[in-house]
Amino acid sequence: MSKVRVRFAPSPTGPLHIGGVRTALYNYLFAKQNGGDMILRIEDTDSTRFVPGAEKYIIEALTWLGIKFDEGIKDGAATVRQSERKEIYRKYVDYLLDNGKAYIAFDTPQELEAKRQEIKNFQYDATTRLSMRNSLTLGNDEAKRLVAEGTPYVVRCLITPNEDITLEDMIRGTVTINSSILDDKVLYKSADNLPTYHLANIVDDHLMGITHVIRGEEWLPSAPLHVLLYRYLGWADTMPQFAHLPLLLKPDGNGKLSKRDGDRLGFPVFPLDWFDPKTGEKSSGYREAGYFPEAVVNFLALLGWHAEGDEEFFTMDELIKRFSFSRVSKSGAKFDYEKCKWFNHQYLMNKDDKTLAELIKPQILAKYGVDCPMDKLVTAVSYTKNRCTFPSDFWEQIHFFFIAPTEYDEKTRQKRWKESSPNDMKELYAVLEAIDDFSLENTEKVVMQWIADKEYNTGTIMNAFRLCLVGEGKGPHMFEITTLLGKAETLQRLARAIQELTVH
RNA sequence: GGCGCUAUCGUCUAGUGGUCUUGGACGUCGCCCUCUCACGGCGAAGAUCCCGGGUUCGAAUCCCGGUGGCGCUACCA
Repeated sequence: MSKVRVRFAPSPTGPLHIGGVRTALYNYLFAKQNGGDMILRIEDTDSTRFVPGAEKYIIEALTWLGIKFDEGIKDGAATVRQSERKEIYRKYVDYLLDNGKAYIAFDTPQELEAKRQEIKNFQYDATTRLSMRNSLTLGNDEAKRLVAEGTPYVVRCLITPNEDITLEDMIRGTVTINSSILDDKVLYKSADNLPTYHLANIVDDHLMGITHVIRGEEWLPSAPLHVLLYRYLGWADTMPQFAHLPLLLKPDGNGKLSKRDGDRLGFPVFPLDWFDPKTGEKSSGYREAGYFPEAVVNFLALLGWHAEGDEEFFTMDELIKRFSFSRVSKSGAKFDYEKCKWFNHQYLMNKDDKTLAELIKPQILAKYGVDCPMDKLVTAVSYTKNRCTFPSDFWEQIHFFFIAPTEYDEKTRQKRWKESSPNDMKELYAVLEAIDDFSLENTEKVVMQWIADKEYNTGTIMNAFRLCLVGEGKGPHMFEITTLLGKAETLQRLARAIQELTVH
């Protein structure tokens, strides 16, 4: 068997959405599992929908996620764009025309629209093509004359009706569709001398030696047309295998997840932030929202695929080893944002403290103007990472390590600042002041002993103490806080709090 | 409307004829841990396996029909 070659073939009409990312991922997993190649091809055959920057975005997004291409990218730009291969397609259009597999049609969009209004379920096919303006009805000479005159035209595929076309899908098994439901698809348009998706796709897949076409389910209805084109072009024996992936659905209501969902649902549907040059609209991406690429890949892999067994955590390499089309589900999956967040939380907790500290240090400086000392930051991170989902959550959890509270949360105060608290804290102050070894273990031992000796309530003391040092009722264990703050800072905060909280 | 794909807890799913009065994960709720919030541990609720027929000794699993969902039905991909 020949070497596996797959392609990811997006059209640069905007940012790549998360469903497209999953298609790219599955292509990549399958290719790498089989020691094959992954190829990028830009399908920009619709000149009217081209969006500047989209190609660069797609490459950047997939690079961020760790989906690598073997062909089709050089110096961060795509090397295969269909818009640059016009002559190639023209050759095959002529071949189809010469062999009676296609014909030239002159019907204007307006005329077609009128037909659709006039006849319900109008379809340009064997039943109607002879009543339209095309080379079949006009004759080849007249058609040539019109073309020479510069009349706009399209080339349509001549579909033979009532033939059962069968294809083997790696996910769905045998799929049979009757050719009568296919219309005479437009293969080529003179307006921009570009083929449509259907033709360009088949020609390129053949020329590039693609062995497996892995794409979304929305292509299933036109797959028989593609099979037909392989036959018409004489390439039936090297036709790739197909796998039509289930679609990603909107988490609310109905329909497939679409680019237009943007931020409507309260979570990103794009891998990276996207600024639309036409509308000026900004859409948020997973990267900027603080997601780790490994978490996104892991989550996405599981949306429509399930490993043997109950494990859920997989690195890219593990996914490559374990991926299988036989374990891809057939029905669409609603996007579960809560679980996606959970994955990120898990990945964040598994990162080492130093890595996280280095990641957030510049963010904190830029956003809050606080230049945290690295050693202290690493410790603060280690104490708080289990309550963060995103790196941007950290500051909320650690700010009090670096900035003393200037005010005290009123709710916490009402709940935790008891009548005895001023005196308790004064006593605690004296206890702490007398400690020389301010290590976590020793401080805890001494303070707990004092609480036990005095028969105080631990919660009452510690919660009031927390209010004094943190300014609210949150944070890690108190002795983690005191140790990291140090004796001087701890005493200073305590003294100030006693004064502030008692005055009122 | 036509054609196709599809159908197990709210969500993602396991399940390929008996071991399933359906297993796991997210979410939800409760308990434990505990100085708060988390983390972690334990547990609960949550699925007429879409409905109806059939095949079979036996069906969530196979077949047929219905229904729902989704997709396609463009000179878009």
